[in-house]
Amino acid sequence: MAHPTMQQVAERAGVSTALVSLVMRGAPNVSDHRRARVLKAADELGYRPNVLARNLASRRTRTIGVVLNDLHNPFFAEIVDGLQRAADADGYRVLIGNGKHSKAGERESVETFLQLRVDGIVMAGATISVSAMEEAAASTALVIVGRTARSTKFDTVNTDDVHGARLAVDHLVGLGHERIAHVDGGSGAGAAARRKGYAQTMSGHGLGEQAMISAGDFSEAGGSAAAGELLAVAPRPTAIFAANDLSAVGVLGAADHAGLRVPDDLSIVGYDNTALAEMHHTSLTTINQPREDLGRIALELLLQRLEGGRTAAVHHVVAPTLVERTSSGPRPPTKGTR
Amino acid sequence: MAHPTMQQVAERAGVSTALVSLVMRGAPNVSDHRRARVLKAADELGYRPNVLARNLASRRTRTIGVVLNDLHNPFFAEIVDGLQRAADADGYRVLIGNGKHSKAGERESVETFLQLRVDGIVMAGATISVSAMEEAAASTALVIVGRTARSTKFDTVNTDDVHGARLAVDHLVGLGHERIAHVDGGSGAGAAARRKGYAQTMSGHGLGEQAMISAGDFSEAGGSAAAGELLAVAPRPTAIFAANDLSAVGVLGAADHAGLRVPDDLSIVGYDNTALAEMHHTSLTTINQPREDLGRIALELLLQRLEGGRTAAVHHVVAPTLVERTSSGPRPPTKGTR
DNA sequence: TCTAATACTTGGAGCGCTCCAATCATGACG
DNA sequence: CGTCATGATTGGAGCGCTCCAAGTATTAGA
Repeated sequence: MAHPTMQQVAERAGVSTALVSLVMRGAPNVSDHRRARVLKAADELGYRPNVLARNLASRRTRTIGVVLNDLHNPFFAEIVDGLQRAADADGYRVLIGNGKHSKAGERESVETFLQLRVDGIVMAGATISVSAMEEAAASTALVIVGRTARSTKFDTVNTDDVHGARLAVDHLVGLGHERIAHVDGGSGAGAAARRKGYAQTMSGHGLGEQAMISAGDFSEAGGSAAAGELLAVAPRPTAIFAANDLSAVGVLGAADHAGLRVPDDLSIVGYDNTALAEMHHTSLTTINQPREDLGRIALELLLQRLEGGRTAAVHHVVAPTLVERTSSGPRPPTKGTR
Repeated sequence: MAHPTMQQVAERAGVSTALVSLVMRGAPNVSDHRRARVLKAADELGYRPNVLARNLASRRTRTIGVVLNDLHNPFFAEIVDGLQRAADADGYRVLIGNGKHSKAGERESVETFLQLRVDGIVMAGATISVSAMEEAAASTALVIVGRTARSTKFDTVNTDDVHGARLAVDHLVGLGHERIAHVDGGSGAGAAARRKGYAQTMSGHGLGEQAMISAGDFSEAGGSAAAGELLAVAPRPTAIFAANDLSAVGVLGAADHAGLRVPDDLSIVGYDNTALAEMHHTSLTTINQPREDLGRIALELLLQRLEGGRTAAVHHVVAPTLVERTSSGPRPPTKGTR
């Protein structure tokens, strides 16, 4: 009942364990004749290589650990999709660690992977400190996705969030809006850059005085509450740019609650282009981050370190795009104040 | 730069590797004096136990592999939450495998875990065949969550979907609805039971003739399309029970499209009580599955096998509950046909 | 002071596999 | 037919850790 070992396969096939090892690894210099015999013996025994032993002996695991800050966020799932596709193609296996939406959880996950001696680690939406990242980077190749963090120890892949926010604001301004408010993402990853892009672009359009930021936290409830405040101001904004889709849906909810029609009375733009934005019922204009590309690029960077011998840090930035749906439209005709 | 080994720690602390091993495992019979020295040496060296070697030598990994059918579905994330909490408490580490929404992906993930010699595997939303499950169960402890599959080889944890569907229909009937249609989940996990519960309950209320099932696939697009058909029928249903929240949101979209108000013109009930249902903007009446409990119970069952020595299969069923929100309401006054 | 019992420590044989150096087979070639 | 080059196999020394069996302090009791 215990797992059969290579030794047993070797005996049954009447060859050495070394040969079995070669066959299991698909080495080229094995005669077809022997290969077939070994494979047959392995199959009959139900042999399954012991990765632990293999990794220990070879000092490689061909495994990439991916730490997701939050398993609930489908945003990360798509990054994993791209990453995994690339990993599959290169013969690496991918294991996922749950950051449990907390710094401690992320750290634990990283530690687990480090102890497992994975070849490299990718962190998506990491919230741990840069110094903690550098510490991890001292022991493996590390790539951070979706969080800008300049360091010479590890690589990063990001979308240009300042630019993304600019796209959103430009879009709204193009529709005639002037009172454009922002529901921000607090201290979440990318929130600062989006806030900055918003503020800069507003100023750029001479709308600096109209700028209004209400504090959110990337959650639906946060978006809803923030929008509630914003909509209570008179004159109220005609458009709200939310720091992510989830809070944008919160804004939608607040609009419903206030009896405002979208986009007739209020235009809303989200960020991330998640599945949420795509649904008919929400149909959110939003900023698309090429998530699968982010994942793919993250793996490429890792492989450059693992197999290409690169050691200098690379900080890759990808351009976001605007996806127009039905939550944004022309500014409503001014009436009342101003 | 290479990782320091136990050997080096031992030398530095002036003790044997065996003692270091004891300290690293937190064994009780070590003098405080030595323990401190070892810990100090380990710290200075930046020693990190090599889990591969440890697991190989101890023939235990204290690791549970969780295979998620679909990383995008937050439903599974909550199962993992419950499971992980329990695992943390018991000192097991949790690794997640991506089933990539395909049978092949699930099989690969299982194989990876098997090769890693994890102590047990939990599959959430598994779609592979029962025989494939049994094969895996021959090599480790296996628990299947969210999929009924009678077998003597492994355990399952489920909610009673027939009962859940009954709750949904009873709720709608209680509101006066008679023309209650169902958007089903095709061949997805639990879909058959929900369909059955729907049909049974309709008949039970003498509404067998009003029963109408339109084919969905647990996706938003599928729900939308199915609802489109349903709403084109005359007289159209006054309520739709969707097989999951995602398709319920699809139904919502279709209702928007048809200019129907929810719940005034059409009541909608979903299934799963996901975050989607909870959002203000959707506010879906739905059937709650106690997901975290499912995860916790799955781990408990696993531990019973791992540490309790249980070998007989257990099939655990949990009761779902109805969560009332604003997508369902009284039947609109009859007008026109019938 | 001596002995027995208890509390700590340690040597070293594996765990199952990889990988290098060495050996054996084969076939081409002069 | 001997010599080489090339390809196929194998023996065995680790990889870093755990886990006895066995040994050495220490302490309590006689």
